[in-house]
Amino acid sequence: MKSSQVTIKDIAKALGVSPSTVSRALKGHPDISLETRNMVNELATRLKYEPNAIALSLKQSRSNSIGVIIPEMVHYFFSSVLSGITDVAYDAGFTVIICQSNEKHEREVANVKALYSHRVDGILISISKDSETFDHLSYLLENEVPLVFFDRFAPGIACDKVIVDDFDAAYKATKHLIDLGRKRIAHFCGAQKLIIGRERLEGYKKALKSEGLPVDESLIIHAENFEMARVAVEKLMELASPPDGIFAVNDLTAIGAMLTLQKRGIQIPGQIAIVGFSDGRFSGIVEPNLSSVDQHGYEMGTAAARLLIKRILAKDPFYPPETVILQSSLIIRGSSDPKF
Amino acid sequence: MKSSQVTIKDIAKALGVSPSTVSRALKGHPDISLETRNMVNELATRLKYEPNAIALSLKQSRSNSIGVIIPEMVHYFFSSVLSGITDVAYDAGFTVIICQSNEKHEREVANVKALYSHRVDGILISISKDSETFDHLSYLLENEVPLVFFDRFAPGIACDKVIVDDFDAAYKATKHLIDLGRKRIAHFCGAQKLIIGRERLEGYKKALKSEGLPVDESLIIHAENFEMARVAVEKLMELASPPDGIFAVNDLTAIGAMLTLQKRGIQIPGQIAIVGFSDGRFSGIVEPNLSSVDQHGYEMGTAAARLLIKRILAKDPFYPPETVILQSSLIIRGSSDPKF
DNA sequence: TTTAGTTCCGCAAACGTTTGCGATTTCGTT
DNA sequence: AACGAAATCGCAAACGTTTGCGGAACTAAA
Repeated sequence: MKSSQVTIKDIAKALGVSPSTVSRALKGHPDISLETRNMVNELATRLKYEPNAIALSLKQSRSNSIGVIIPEMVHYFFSSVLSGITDVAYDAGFTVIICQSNEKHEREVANVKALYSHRVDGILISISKDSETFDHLSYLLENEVPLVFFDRFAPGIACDKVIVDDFDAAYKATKHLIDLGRKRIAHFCGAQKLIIGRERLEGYKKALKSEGLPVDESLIIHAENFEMARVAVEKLMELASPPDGIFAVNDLTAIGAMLTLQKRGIQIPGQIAIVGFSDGRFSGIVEPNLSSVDQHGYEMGTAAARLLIKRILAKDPFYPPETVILQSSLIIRGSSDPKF
Repeated sequence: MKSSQVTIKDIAKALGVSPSTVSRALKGHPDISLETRNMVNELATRLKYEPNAIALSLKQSRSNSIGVIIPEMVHYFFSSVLSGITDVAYDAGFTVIICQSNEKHEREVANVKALYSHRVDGILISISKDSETFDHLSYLLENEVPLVFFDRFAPGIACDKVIVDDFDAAYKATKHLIDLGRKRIAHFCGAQKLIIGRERLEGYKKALKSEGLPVDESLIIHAENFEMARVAVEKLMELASPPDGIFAVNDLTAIGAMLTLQKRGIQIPGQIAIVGFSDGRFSGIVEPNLSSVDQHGYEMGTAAARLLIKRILAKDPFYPPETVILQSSLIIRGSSDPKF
């Protein structure tokens, strides 16, 4: 970094006016004569003057930047969210400081400290998996820095959040299978200590019940990745009456199931229909294409950023917390419906 | 943001000492007596004092933050790079400001301005596809802000860069197929206006030539996505003597080819062996698993960040630009070698 | 010619921190 | 008792901006 970047003082000195005049001229303050205003502007562009955002931040106690804490960016969903966040932040003139907690609570705490130190105007966070205490977040609230959760939120912390309705999404997926005439629908579920795991399971059950189908516990198997899916499929196919439909907690699991079934010579969707839950862009690379729930990560990012910026810009930022629930949409493809 | 966050002055006032003393006490300066040092530290933790990084930045003309400009984060490769960057930045005590150019030159320029305004200590950039003028980058160099390119770089701008040896990677992939005894190897190539497209094609040709195989233009087809792969396969299979191996410019293309071939009943790798070029984590979800080139995105991120931080921290930061060329590695799986 | 009103600009303080230098106190030596 | 050194600490300036207030110069009305 060059020791002397061009500053307002430099311009002032060169023109024989005061820094205040330059500052005002630069932002078109009416107190400054057209003549000097032009002088200043011309020299500023000639010198390629760029305002020092740091000094500005210090002066106004507003940094025009927001912080984001994300568990891992190397996931299609999270990177979509990030993309949405940066896009609306950019449009609103905010810069984005991004931290990665790598799913570690300790690092999440450090991230919060760093962002607070940089006096960001607000923070967007999706909490890490192993976070169980939330003092670092209450600290933020006590110090009145606006906080917005996206996707994963901390219980007991009252602030804005945007989440997806996992329950409803699971319901819709299961209902879709039922509408296709399937009677014995299995669910490959996720870890039950996570909210999303529980919600999706409940949505599945709700659909069965409301359509008058029995909930058969032998059709509910914990399987949340490619390998577990293989095992689960083997187990299912040994049943006296195997399933005619599978709703999997994520796409990778669904694809694992699909490939294993196909290897056994089972027709999809003819004998077994399959619906996944979107983690990314996998759906198009299997045959038949995978029906799946689209979680709208990008929209989650834009919604969260908008919530945050709205509160930052509010004259009175202490209105009650808002929650926006994103509706995920079921994308029907060939793995469940032969028409596609 | 609370109007009054606790500051060094507050502590000073409360303790009846000067701000200078508090500042020195906080960082263990020997001029301060143990007694006051303890007093200060105790009160600081009790008040949960956090230093104001903004004020610090202004004072020392160093922000301890670095900027990143990336075309699109929603790609496995780029998000891996980002992940590598943030990890080493975190360890070095730097915060990371991330901007997304969305492949638009105009936005890239705006990003550079914003980062410069925030007086980041250095910038990491992978230029957008439609960037053809680079004044914004020379501007940075003129103002002595350290710049490091990763993956995509601007010709004529002399600064550090880390790139992957696409030529060598393509060579290795093709050579692998030849070593397996394949004689007619097709290449599904990318757009030739991009450097990576050309490099990979050349690497392919080089391998053929050095092994004494002819370069058959009818085996080189422009196909860089799932759909184009299907078409390309049809075309290839109508040839008098169809290929016995395919090297594809990316994984999605390779998988597209694979599925189309399998639908035709062709054995993989028995009749046709396939190697892709890694975009992500697709390799494990096809059967047989896809051989592919791993581009080490995370390592690219760490390397680039290290290069930048090294220059930022250097007493004399004007040593000649360095280029690190990352070796990508060929991961052999079942789609090319039946032993896997 | 005085008065009042405009127009244009500069002074100075402030944001929170660091740091060279000088001032004051304390102590140990003679 | 007196002196020098060591131990502690405060003053003030500085980083680059913004902004309320006041001041000077000028114009126009009486």
